Amino acid sequence: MKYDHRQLEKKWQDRWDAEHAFEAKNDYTKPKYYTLVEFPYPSGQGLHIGHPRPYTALDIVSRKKRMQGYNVLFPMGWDAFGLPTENYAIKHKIHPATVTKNNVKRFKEQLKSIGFSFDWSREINTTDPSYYKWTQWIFLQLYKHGLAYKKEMTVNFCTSCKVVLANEEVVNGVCERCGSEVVRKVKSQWMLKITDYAQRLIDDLADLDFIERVKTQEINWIGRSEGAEIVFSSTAGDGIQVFTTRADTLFGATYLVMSPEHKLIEKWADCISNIDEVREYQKNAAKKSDFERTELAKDKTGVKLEGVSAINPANGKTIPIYISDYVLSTYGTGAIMAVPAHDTRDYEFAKKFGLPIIEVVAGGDISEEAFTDVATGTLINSGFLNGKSVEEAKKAMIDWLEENGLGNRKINYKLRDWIFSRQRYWGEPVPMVYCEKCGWVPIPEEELPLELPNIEAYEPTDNGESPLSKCEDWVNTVCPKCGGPAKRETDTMPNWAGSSWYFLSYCDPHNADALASKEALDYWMPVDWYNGGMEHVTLHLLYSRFWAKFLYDIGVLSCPEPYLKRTAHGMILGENGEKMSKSKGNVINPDDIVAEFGADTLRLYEMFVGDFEKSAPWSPQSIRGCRRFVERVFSLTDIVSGEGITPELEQDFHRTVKKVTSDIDGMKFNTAIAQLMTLLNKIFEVGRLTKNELETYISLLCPFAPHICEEMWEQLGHSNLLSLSAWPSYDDSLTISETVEYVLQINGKLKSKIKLPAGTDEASAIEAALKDEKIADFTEGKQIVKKIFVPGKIINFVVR
RNA sequence: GCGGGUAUGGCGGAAUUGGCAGACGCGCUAGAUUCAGGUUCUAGUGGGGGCAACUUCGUGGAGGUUCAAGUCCUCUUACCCGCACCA
Repeated sequence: MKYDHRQLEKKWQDRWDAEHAFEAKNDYTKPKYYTLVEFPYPSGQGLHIGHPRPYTALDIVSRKKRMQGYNVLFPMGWDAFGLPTENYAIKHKIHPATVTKNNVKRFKEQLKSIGFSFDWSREINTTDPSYYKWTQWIFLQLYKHGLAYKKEMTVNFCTSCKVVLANEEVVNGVCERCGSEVVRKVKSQWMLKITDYAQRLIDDLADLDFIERVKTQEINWIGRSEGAEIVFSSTAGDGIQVFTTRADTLFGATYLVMSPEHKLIEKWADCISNIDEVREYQKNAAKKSDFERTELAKDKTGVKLEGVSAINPANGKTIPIYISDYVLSTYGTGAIMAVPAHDTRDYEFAKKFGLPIIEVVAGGDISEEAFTDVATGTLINSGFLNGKSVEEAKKAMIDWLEENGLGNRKINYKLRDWIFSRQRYWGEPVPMVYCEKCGWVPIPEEELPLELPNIEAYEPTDNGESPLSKCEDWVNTVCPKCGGPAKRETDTMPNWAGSSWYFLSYCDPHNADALASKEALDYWMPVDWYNGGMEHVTLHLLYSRFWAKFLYDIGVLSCPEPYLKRTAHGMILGENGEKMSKSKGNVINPDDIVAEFGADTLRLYEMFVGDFEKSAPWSPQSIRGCRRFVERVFSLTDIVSGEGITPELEQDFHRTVKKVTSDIDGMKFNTAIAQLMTLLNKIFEVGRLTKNELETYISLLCPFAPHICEEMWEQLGHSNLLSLSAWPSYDDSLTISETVEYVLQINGKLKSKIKLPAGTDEASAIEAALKDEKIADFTEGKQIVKKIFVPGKIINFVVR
């Protein structure tokens, strides 16, 4: 029979739709399995060839779990708010909502053409008011619990997108999206207090089944560090608080450095004799972006505060105070104690400004460089700390500081609060109004959703305000609290908002009274397996864990973590091994591949190409091999004969069922396919197989290449769907051979092989091995020093 | 600089976790089928040596542990990813 993938794949996709085959049942008595893939941003380019890789992988997992009897939730939706859509809309004068609708339509067709078993009845769209109603509702809860606040701050502003960016969205000093210059601007922003959750976001990783690199990246991003805050008194009166992780080196602190933005400087203006020079430095520092301050200005600069000095609390010595932009105002206390002998940055600064370098930890050569090794050093020149190790000295010093009221233990995090405002149109409106009398007032929950007004001009304004600010009808409102005139917040939420809780919406997507019913959430959550890209680990993954924890705290969710298991896929690279991009001309369109080879072949290829977690180059040659495999499978029907089992194949079948089953669970899709190919080769070698065996074979292959398997299932006389039939089982005892081939070695080198019955004991195995001709040749006249017997594997003779 | 990762034939990649290196696929070679191209089928395919049975070398590099190392230990090189003056 001819294999016509176009006709065949369409037929089964329609059939699955018509029968609602993959809709998750709200039958809360069945065992559930929730598989989740990151929902795409429906861009104008359409589906990328990389999208199907993770989707196919979790489709395989979902299909197998379904066949194993689980109630599977494998949903899909659209993360549709965002800048590219807005920019496209501005350029082509089409409303973003229309652009989104068109893009979604195309994406959906593309996804359907690949045969994913998504539950389309639960499709969601973050730009749908019935969806973002709950995004806004969560924001209001955060506000009511003191976790959303407004703050004047210097922010990163993209000169091209005309929008404030989160720190995470600035890459190498330029806008992550458009690559334009990023400058610093002072703006009043909504902030979310993710820092309150920093410790829990670290601690709770411990029990989760996340791949290790995801855990370490999150932990590093949160950046916990333990140390102490120490107060240095000053000649200006105010104490200067510094944060340090090396309290043990306090005796070696020979100066202080404050960030240029430090608040005490203005307060001390009268005492500082070179205040003009200081202000000049501050001005220059303010002009620099974070990028310039870090990347481009490695060379240390600074100004000494003349007329003010500090006292080292450990030894009472008077030490100078500097300002320098190598000290960040946003971390710790914005001031440091400088210990040039044991910190490379302080060392560099001290060398440049001719400041004293006092060694307090012996073990290095401080005439050459700072000695920073904490494992081997011993304290010297440090009074009561002398002779102690670094760890002992840290503890002793902090104890002493605490006893004398000079300092205390302190834990700092690199994680900053989440800047939640965007001055753009195509996002969720922030449901807050500003009243001159009452300040910021949340809009009543029953007024949600606060819909995005349908305006004509969504171009960004030149002054950095949101396009919504021009929409006066919408902006001017009444205060929900006092009824007086008030103005709506015109900033919208960042595109990370909608994706921070979408996995909850899938549990019960059509609920008008709650973001999802409690029963649905209790049943489906947490997500059992979530796969996504490594690029989302420090943003989306962290943000959504934060929101889930908050919702857990206020009783909406019953689980403190949203995802039990997190894995990450590798990219599909261009043929030349480089990242696919239009400019490099190495982009592959999935539509073309589906048209030429079929969805089954594309799915198999993307799974077979290599380790799922590693990136792999696209190969137009290799995909032919997968197509050949599909065609060979299809021709199996021609050699079906009889019932029961084919003895030559029995063991191979049991082994294959075992391996494919465990490989899917272990994300080793490539070796599962290899195993199915090996079995196929064996079947053709034998030349026949029974109907039952063919049914087993296509059941195993069904998650990978569902269309062709459904077709063959039908040809074998079944009227039901293979996708909803039972997963094959195997008998472990039948995967083990009756005879075992032993490798015979002399001095660790392969010399011969013999077959022995399984379970042969050591003595008889060695006896049999010694009778082997080649072994006899090699051992003749020599002394056997040692005999090594590894059951079922190897017999090795060490001879002299 | 810190953190994480990778390195195996011409190519993509396997290797039950210390036990036959190169499964499976691509490509290539030869033959068959075909008017021909493609397809399909059969055989072969890590390097060196040998007509051959066989032999020797071989998992980025250098050492080491072991009867046995792609796998463990020490050092080292290259590349990729993340963070980056975080005190």
